[in-house]
Amino acid sequence: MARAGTLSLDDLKTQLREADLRATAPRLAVLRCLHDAETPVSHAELADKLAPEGWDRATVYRNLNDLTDAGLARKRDLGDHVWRFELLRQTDKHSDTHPHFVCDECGEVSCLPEGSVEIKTTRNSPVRLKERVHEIQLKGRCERCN
Amino acid sequence: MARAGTLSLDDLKTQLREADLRATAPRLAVLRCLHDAETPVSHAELADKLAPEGWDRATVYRNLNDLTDAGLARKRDLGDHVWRFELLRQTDKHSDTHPHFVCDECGEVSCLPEGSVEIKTTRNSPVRLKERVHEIQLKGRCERCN
DNA sequence: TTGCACCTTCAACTCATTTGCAAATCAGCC
DNA sequence: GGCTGATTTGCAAATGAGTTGAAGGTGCAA
Ligand SMILES: [Zn+2]
Ligand SMILES: [Zn+2]
Ligand SMILES: [Zn+2]
Ligand SMILES: [Zn+2]
Repeated sequence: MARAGTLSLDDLKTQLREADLRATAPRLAVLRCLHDAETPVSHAELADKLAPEGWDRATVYRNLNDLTDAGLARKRDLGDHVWRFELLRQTDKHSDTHPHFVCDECGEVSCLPEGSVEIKTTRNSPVRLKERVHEIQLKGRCERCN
Repeated sequence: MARAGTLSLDDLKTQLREADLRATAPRLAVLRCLHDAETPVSHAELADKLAPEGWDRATVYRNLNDLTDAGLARKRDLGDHVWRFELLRQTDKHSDTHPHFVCDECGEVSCLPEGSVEIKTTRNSPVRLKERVHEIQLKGRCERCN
């Protein structure tokens, strides 16, 4: 969830090639943005950020999906009906399921520390719910809007 | 979250009028479906169910939004990029924040018992997170798909 | 019963995302 | 370093969920 250290251009290229993706300029730009992001990013945000550099929306979109298909990123809807993409960091690949929080009011998204939400086993809960949950999303008011 | 006892047509009409909505035939049909549903229902599901009875998609949609605006139902995205509507039952109006679970695989939605998820206060979590959370959504594999 | 504000319908519209395709670009190979 | 085939890009056009406008219909309070 925290930003990884800055990666060199070659690091990014390597990351793509290892995922069997060609290291093209727009692809690198998208990957870099995801690396720089602290929280999941929407397509619109990324496209707006990259448009000035001359990259097409459709290209950005395709690349986000390509990265997702290749297992480098995740695409999800955090409960606000917006697709957001988040890089799967090396260290997270097998364990990271940190919860996300979205503000009802301003839409701000934040990544919560792993372990800040606990699935409890109660008399009425489905069997082994805890082991079956892969993703946790919370909605409410952020500190600022509260 | 469990289905309420069957309501008579008059009960439904009363419910609408108390919310300052006219008791029209399509509106009653939509309200009845929401009453009958065990879990949140998508617009598409409702429209498909009501189309054979002759109701227009736009009418169903507007009614779902009307019911939501009037405070009788809630509209949300459970993390699967689908709008779903759930009736706000009398008894739930002030307290109900039961979590929802969506299966990644088959899309099945279920309502979980209140209290099956606990927001914990950890060193790193935002202040008073627990009090600020209004909605909890989980995703994973349902018992059947697991 | 009447009047009118609220509703329904249908088609047309919006806007995010996806797709088709020719031209551009990449990666491997002389 | 150039050559070549497979991928990828950019643009424009298609798609599809969701929304809206307008005209006629209906619930309901008086
Ligand atoms: Zn906020
Ligand atoms: Zn995150
Ligand atoms: Zn399932
Ligand atoms: Zn529910």
